[in-house]
Amino acid sequence: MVADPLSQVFSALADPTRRDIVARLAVADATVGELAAPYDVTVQAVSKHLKVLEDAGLVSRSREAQRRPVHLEAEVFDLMTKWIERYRRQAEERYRRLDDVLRDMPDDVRPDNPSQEGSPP
Amino acid sequence: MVADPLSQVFSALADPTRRDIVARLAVADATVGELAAPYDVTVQAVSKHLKVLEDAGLVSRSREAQRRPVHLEAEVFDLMTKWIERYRRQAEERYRRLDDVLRDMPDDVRPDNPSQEGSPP
DNA sequence: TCCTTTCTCAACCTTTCGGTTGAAAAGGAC
DNA sequence: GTCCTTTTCAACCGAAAGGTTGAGAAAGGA
Repeated sequence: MVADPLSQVFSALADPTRRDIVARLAVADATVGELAAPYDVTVQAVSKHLKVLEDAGLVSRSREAQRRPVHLEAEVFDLMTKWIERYRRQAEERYRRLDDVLRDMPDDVRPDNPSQEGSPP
Repeated sequence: MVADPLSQVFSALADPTRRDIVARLAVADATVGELAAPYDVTVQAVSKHLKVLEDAGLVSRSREAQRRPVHLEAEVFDLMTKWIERYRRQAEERYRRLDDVLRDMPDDVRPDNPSQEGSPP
């Protein structure tokens, strides 16, 4: 149960119900009961979902009499976006370099390009 | 096995081995054997991981004799970043509005603010 | 042709996940 | 105090995840 933070966040958001909970918490804080209402599952199941989100650092819970208002902690999103952007940029950089190489390459050594196959008549 | 695209991408990246595979594919395409080499698991296990990544649209596999070079498809990242940014922005917008309300509120109706408690002597 | 390499498929096993029910903890309200 | 509400904890269940081994498909080279 001591998974790395990135795995926790990704797997927390892999569940559609939990993503929906996050979406609703982006609009306003809510209690467990309020959050559970729209779904066709027990309050206990939603309480478990909230524990997963809390362990991932995506939400925090305070206290207000018996109620436990849930609050979205949006900062954790940065963890993911940083990871994603890093590899997206890296992959794009690769394409850029590949384009450069192909452009600078003399025709007689350039590998076949499907989009050029069937030379014009 | 017919999960929605967003769930598939998030859960594909919830596994550290699969994230590592994506990281390495951002540098260069690779065969299944090459990808499996650094890990302490069988090639079959890595082949399964690649199937998960492929089903999520994160990689594609071509053919080259017996080898099946794997290629990163970085466009799918946009799906996630769009989802994340939407709710991050929404949450930030909420804070902005809350700040406005508190600023425009007369002191005698403004709710207690912990950071203001213990009025200066 | 037979052999080797590379990879996937199939069956199985163990652990985790998302759900249930039932009981108990934590706070008001009366 | 006794209720009632809200939430969590504990035990259980079925399905899916991630791993294994063993067999088979696909392609090239001897």
